[in-house]
Amino acid sequence: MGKNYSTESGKRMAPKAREAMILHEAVQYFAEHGFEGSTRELAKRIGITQPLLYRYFPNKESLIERVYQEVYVQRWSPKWDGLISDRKQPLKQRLYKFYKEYSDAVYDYVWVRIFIYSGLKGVDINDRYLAIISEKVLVPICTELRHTAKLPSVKEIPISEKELELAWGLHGMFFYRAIRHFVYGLKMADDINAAIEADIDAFLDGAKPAHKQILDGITA
Amino acid sequence: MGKNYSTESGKRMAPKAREAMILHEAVQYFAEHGFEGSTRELAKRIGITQPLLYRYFPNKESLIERVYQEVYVQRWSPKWDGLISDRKQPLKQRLYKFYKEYSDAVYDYVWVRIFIYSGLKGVDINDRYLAIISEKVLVPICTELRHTAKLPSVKEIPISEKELELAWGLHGMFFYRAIRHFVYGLKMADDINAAIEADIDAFLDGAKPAHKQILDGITA
DNA sequence: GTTGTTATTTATCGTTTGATAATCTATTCT
DNA sequence: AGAATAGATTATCAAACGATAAATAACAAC
Repeated sequence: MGKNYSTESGKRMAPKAREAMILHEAVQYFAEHGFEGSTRELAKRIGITQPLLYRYFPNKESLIERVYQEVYVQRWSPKWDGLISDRKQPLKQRLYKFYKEYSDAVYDYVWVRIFIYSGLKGVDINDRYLAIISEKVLVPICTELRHTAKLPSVKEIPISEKELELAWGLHGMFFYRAIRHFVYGLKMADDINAAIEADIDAFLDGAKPAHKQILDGITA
Repeated sequence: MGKNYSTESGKRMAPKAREAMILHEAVQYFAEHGFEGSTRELAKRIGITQPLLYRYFPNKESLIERVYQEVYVQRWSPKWDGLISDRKQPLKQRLYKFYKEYSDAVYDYVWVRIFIYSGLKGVDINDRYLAIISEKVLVPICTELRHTAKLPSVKEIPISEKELELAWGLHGMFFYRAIRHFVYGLKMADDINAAIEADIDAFLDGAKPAHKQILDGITA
């Protein structure tokens, strides 16, 4: 009794702990080097021999599959679900809150790079993720913009492509900041929260006229 | 006399033509598969044998280097240089014109993907390119925003990090559209020019209050 | 302390990779 | 037509790759 397995890299470890260790390092490694990185270099980084990987994962592809799950799972937190649509407080405050909390999960080296690597590779998991963004962020934003501006509801007039494009604009400001930093190595803004608020301020002020113009184009 | 080299893939070709052909296909191929793509598959795509590549390029790395040059060179057109700063017409019109012309060069499968692949890889050419963006786009935008809003000039008060961040926001709206399309395969807006104008409209309307707030924060 | 179990390593396989050498063949020049 | 030049292919190398099998060694149970 009394398993006292160390977590040192070389030593013998409990299977669960070892698997977790491999997975954790694989996430980091593939985020750095992409999925073409070799299993040998990964093993070296973990501090084990390369064949040991194959005791815990049947092949490289399934390890990568697990990396996807590890990185994508709960990248969207359910607690954000109704946040943008909750009209108890002004839209600006809701967007502040959402994007600040979202940035905690998404302004992350591993996430940004693996999300992009998998996009370039054409992995289908991205479709699902982007569908979530559309459904839980962009559509609510468009819906609330209509409401705030006292324009026809989305039930009366469905959200147009141009309105969605407008919302993608805010999301682009937000996410491109992460790309600049984690892909191109540019310095991240000193005060991230202030930068996010500035994004939202600019977006909300700018969206009003733009939004009106878009809907005029539709109803005309 | 009378060289009549065909451009068919299998046949014998003039060195210059063959080199151009290889380079052109290499650009497409690496844009699709990344720089880890194999030389054999590339050769197959061109319709030649793999060793022939090494008659025209000493090794894979130098071929990739040429691909960079091919893709990056004149991606920035000198005719855009003074465009944003030319106060003969309203700023909005200048930004329309610049970003529309810029989109012709940059909303491009090859550019977007190779730009991102090279970013992930950490190639230094990106630093140079992003420095151009900063110098020729972001700084002029910040400068003109000051002028339009009748705020202190950039000579009196240097451009702050927050102002640059604001301008990056517009650029992010613009470029993230390309990423959505060429990396994640989402549909591009039907009317691209209209979408770009909407970006700029929203930005300029939104920038005024945001900009003022930023400068208040500095001068206070 | 001995034995059984299994985490880990060593050794190795077959394939793919970038790259080179030798051979072939299309074109040009005399 | 025949020789010379050079574009292109065939054959092949050494290293790196993903993956497997056999041997080792650490731990638990008795």
